[in-house]
Amino acid sequence: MSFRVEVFRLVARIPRGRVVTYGQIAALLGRPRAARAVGRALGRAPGDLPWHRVVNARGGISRRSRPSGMLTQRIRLEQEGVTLRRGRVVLGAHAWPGRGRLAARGGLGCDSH
DNA sequence: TGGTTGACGACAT
DNA sequence: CATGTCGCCAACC
Repeated sequence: MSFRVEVFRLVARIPRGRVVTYGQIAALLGRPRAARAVGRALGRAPGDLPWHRVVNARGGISRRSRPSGMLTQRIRLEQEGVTLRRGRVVLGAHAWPGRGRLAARGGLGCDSH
């Protein structure tokens, strides 16, 4: 199984309203330092893959050769109920797997400035 | 075989 | 916080 396909299979499992970082995907696949390769793979992802649920380590939407997709990604995320603060996904509230909703309630003081 | 290319990430400035 | 640098990696040529 090529690395690319493994990435596709994993991304396909990300629940609606949740996001995962390139680095997490790489780590989950047993290659903690292949985050960059993950991004490269997503650039060739099938149209039905929920690629918009993948963001960078800071919760931001990474730049790409064709900027068009960036807007699409932001819109799709918002439509799923993913909250963005100053252009970034609040990872503490939507990161997957684990502790998304819990943090979203404010229990972990993510946005309690 | 060896070099290039990105939807990355950790750090230093 | 906003850049710039550098290391890393799979896929392609």
